[in-house]
Amino acid sequence: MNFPPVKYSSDSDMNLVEQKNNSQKRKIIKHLFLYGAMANTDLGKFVKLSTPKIISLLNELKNEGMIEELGQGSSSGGRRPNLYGNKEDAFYIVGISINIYQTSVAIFNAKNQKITGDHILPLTITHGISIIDTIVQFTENIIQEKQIARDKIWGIGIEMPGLVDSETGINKTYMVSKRPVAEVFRKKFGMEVLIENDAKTRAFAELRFGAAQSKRNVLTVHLDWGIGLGIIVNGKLYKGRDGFAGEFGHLPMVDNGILCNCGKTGCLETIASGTAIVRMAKEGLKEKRSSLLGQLVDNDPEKIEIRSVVQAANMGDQFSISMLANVGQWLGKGMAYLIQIFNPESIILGGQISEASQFILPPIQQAIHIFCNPELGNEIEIKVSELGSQSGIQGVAALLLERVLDKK
Amino acid sequence: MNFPPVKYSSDSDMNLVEQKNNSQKRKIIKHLFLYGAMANTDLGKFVKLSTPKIISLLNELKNEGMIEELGQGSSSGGRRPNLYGNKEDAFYIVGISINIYQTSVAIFNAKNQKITGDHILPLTITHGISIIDTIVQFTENIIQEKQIARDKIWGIGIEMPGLVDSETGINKTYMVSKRPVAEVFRKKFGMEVLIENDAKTRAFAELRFGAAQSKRNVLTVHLDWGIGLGIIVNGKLYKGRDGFAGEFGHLPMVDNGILCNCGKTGCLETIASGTAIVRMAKEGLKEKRSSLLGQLVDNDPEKIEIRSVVQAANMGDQFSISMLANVGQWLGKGMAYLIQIFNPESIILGGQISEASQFILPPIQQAIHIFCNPELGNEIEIKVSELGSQSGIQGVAALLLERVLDKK
DNA sequence: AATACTTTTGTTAAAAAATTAAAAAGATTG
DNA sequence: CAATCTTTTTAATTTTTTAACAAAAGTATT
Repeated sequence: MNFPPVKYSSDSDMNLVEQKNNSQKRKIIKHLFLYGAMANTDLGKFVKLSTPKIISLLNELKNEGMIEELGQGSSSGGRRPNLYGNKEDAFYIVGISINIYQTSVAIFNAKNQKITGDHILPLTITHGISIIDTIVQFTENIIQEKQIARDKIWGIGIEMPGLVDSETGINKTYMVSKRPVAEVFRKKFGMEVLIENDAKTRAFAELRFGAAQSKRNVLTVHLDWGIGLGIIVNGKLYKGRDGFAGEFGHLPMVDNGILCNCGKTGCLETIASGTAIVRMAKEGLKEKRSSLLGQLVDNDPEKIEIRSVVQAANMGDQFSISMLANVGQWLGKGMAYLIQIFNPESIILGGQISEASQFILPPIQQAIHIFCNPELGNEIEIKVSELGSQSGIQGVAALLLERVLDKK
Repeated sequence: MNFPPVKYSSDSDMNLVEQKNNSQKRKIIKHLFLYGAMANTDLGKFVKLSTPKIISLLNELKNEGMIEELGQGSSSGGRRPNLYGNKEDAFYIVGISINIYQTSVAIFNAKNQKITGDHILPLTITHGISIIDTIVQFTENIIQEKQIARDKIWGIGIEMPGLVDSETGINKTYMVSKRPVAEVFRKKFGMEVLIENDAKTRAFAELRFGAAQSKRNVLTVHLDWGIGLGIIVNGKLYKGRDGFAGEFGHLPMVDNGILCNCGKTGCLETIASGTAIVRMAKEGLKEKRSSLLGQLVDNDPEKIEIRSVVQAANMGDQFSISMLANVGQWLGKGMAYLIQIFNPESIILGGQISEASQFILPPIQQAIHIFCNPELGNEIEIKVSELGSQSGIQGVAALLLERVLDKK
């Protein structure tokens, strides 16, 4: 089954001129999606073509209903340029974020505007694919609600945790089934589907819309229940041979450490992840080492979540603060490894734990000074993401669109 | 001072047609340099142009003395194609390899043939630039000997150990001076000069001429006096923000370990490099723990070199073998880190210690199984480079040529 | 082994497309 | 309001592609 909505394909049975035209049109659409309305001169800077040629391409796109003129831009003393932008309803893409305990869905139009809110479905991820139907139904309802023609949806991007191979559409950790999970989704939706690991989609969101926009070599660390690493090298998202690159959370950090659910012991995730923090907090509460944290959860250790610890720390709880400081030290040592290997421009922190940045950033910085060559470690910028917790949806949607537009 | 030999530049004051033509010509030259003689059809596969256009470009290049026709290629049932290749004397590039204890020089012609042997100059690298004049003189002699017109030399590539920033031309570790060392060389030679870190040039050699040729994500580990890492991601050499990426040898591996000359303690290099092996061998010899190794160096610990230990191990010396096995274990643990971070297709080992592969590969494999997620570690290919010890010269020369041809 | 057929490459001229350069149209500035 | 600046339009020119054909070489058939 082949899904039709991909316009402007460049198959080898086309002639050269058509191929080039279509490839240029795809570039223009992608550019307008990412960076908004633009003048023909600005477009010429990245598609090396003469003004008449670009104008003729823009006119074709206009007649095909893809783009529209949007009045005139400003000028520094000359005729004002016509601005061109994608037409809102030229196409739509759907983003789905499957997390450990909830799934979110949002729809974007051709101007990269979120035309729905973030629809949130409480749902615990499973090892098998039993939750797929729920997710599909939930998503279909949103599509119907917005009355979007199905052939205008160019595809659905889905981010999820685990070892995800987006080429084969297989997740080795969650939602495992006989057929690749992306293919199962594809059949059920009857549309193009892309799955990708959540740390990578968030890195991509930083690259296209966040703090990594104008940078070429950036690492993003996703500090949530697990620890994920997104790698941006030479201005591109790096995925590795199978798409499994970035297993930062499973670097062996402690000899004779705690058993990790990956099967090894002493992984960074066993001492510095959200899961580890909650585990340590529970132990601490049982030993009555914190009163404030106890109050927040009615003295029931089972009610402790990541945000409880962050909250307690913000309220001054010494136990929570020292726990976060300890986590920061380990993260900092791990990041010293990454800095010496990648020599990145900056590291961007995201995820629930990054919200406790005031408690973890100082020990991170300290550990970097201790373990990292000063030539690499001294000038590195370490900051918290400004994109918020739903950046993954935006990232995976954009990733899907680029894949649709890039496959010649 | 601007050096003229770069033909086919594409400055923005040229018109579009000229710019595109020159860019295509550069692509053709680069392709013929790397992959040898070729038919016009094959060239068409990577410069998307029609046959008449490619033929007209090839004819222009022929008239300009850059390329020549080289008879006909084979056919699978049709007219035989004309083959085109770079003219041997179209241009030359010089490769220089500055190592810890010796410097080598070789010259390549436009067909990427080494037209000189490897001229070797025994010379210990210094912290300052006092050795530059010796190297320049040595190189100039070779150029004169071969009677190559200076304007036919498109540039000189120099590989060296240390923290090298090839953009600014500065080495932070060796050959430090007020002016960037590349600029000093450039002034003395009066030619384009590129400096690059040796682990990176060897990685590039693997990418263009060795085991990484058809791969996209490969790591190369250079095991010599130090431990260097070359990173190839998405089919390109990765260098990081300042060109310092790949400081694998200085990952902190041991708590309370030996002091490293980088200022930190417990670096991988303090326990698994050539320097570490020689240090341990000296200690062992003083404690009379090896007879065979003693024989090889007349029982003088100061005479021990990396190759002595490798040789002794090959002769069955238990002490040397167990030392190499121990080194392998640590390297394996370090490589487990790399595999989980990069998920590479393969890891290629080079340098003097890789010649003891039969003793270090098994413990490396074992450590990977212990410390690495099986999804990433089980299928990885770990092999020894087949390019030999002088691959760095070839690599840095090719790197220089590509830089000369790529800068628009 | 001679011949016809197929396949691939190279050439050519007509057709199409893209660029250049000049002119026109707007907009800003002093 | 003239001078300047920038974008858009237009037309002429140049470039490139297309497509048809010729050439050369291998393959199959008789």
